[in-house]
Amino acid sequence: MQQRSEETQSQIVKSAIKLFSTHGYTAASVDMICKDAGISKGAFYHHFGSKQTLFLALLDQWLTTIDSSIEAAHHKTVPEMFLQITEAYPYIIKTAEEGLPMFLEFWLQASRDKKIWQASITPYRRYHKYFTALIKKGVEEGSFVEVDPETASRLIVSTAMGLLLQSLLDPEGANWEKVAKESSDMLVNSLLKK
Amino acid sequence: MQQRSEETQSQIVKSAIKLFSTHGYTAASVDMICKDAGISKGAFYHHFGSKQTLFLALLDQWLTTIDSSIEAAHHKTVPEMFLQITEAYPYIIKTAEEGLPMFLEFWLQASRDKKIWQASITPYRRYHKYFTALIKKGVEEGSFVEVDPETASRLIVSTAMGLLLQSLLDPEGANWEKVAKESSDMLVNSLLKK
DNA sequence: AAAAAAATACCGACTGGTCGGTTTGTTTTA
DNA sequence: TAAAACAAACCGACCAGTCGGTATTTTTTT
Repeated sequence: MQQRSEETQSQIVKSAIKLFSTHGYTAASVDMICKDAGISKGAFYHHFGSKQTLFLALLDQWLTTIDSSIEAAHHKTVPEMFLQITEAYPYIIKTAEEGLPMFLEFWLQASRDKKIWQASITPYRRYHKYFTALIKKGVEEGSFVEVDPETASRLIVSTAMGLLLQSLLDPEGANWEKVAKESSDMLVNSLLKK
Repeated sequence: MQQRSEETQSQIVKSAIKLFSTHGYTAASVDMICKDAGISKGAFYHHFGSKQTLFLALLDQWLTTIDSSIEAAHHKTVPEMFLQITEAYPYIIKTAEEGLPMFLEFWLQASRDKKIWQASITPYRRYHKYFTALIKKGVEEGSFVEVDPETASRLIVSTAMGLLLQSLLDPEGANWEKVAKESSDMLVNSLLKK
């Protein structure tokens, strides 16, 4: 019983990720997901209370992987970490291409729902705090020029979000990987002490 | 005949803007818009071929106002223009708060439609070109340091989009007007020749 | 200028279909 | 054999768009 149940659940998740990212959150219907997963609607609602619940589970899973990758870089120096992020650009851009639209859509749709909003804003604020602390540490270490860590954090996150969004709007409009690298060079150059 | 017709049409547009920005593109139904405008569904479809057509008309109208405001600043020097943009932040943020979600939602929903994609990507590319030219002019004038105008343009637009998006996701999370001002100061400082 | 004709603007019930979710009944598993 | 897992028919709300017909305005005719 447990064996089959887990198999079904992971099939639902797998199909959901696939269909949410290709069709978007709204356009990917529960029926569609069930059909793709090769199960019935009854099975779906046996495992997940609602479509929203399923998405929240996906969100949670996604956040966990981010957390663990952050955890893994915990012992490095601040400039090293920034360098590592820079090197991860191709992967980040590819991941964003697939995932960002569905998260954006979900956020927009749920921005009027207090509970959902909370679920998405809490990790966002957590990452912002983490990033701010990182920059503060860099300033204290003496590797960064004296900036307001709060503002610098917003600025860096903004740049990342904006680049990702632009690459989404117009994938063929530029060599986004190159632009991302050069942009972060410009940013880091104005941040790093020489 | 013309008098009444124009009146009806502008009522539809007025209600559409109101409901699209408060409820979002999908959630604002045609019935809803008709009811708010005080007209029938028949009248709606007499004036607009579809819900999408109506939105495209709104988009067009919006772009026209942007174009004319750009036109108005055509004789100023480059640093003056950046300063002016900085001063317009409160207005920009407020406008984005109301309009950006509905445009984002529409774009996400329709991004797989060639025709719609074209209608949104063309003005985007136009503005990018304009902005790039502006920076290039600034560099040639000697007021900016030697940067690649293409990259700098992407960077600036990214920052703006990212800030707008963040302020949308978490309006209470920061004093966004202040963050926007300080961020652009940081950016312009690293761009301006001293 | 008044009547007739034509064109335009408008109404609202209706259609066909979608979607998230429920219910009822069956199979599988422990 | 009882509980968990699943299947499939079903429900009600909703929604974009249609259509036959009516009201209003403009144009043409007399």
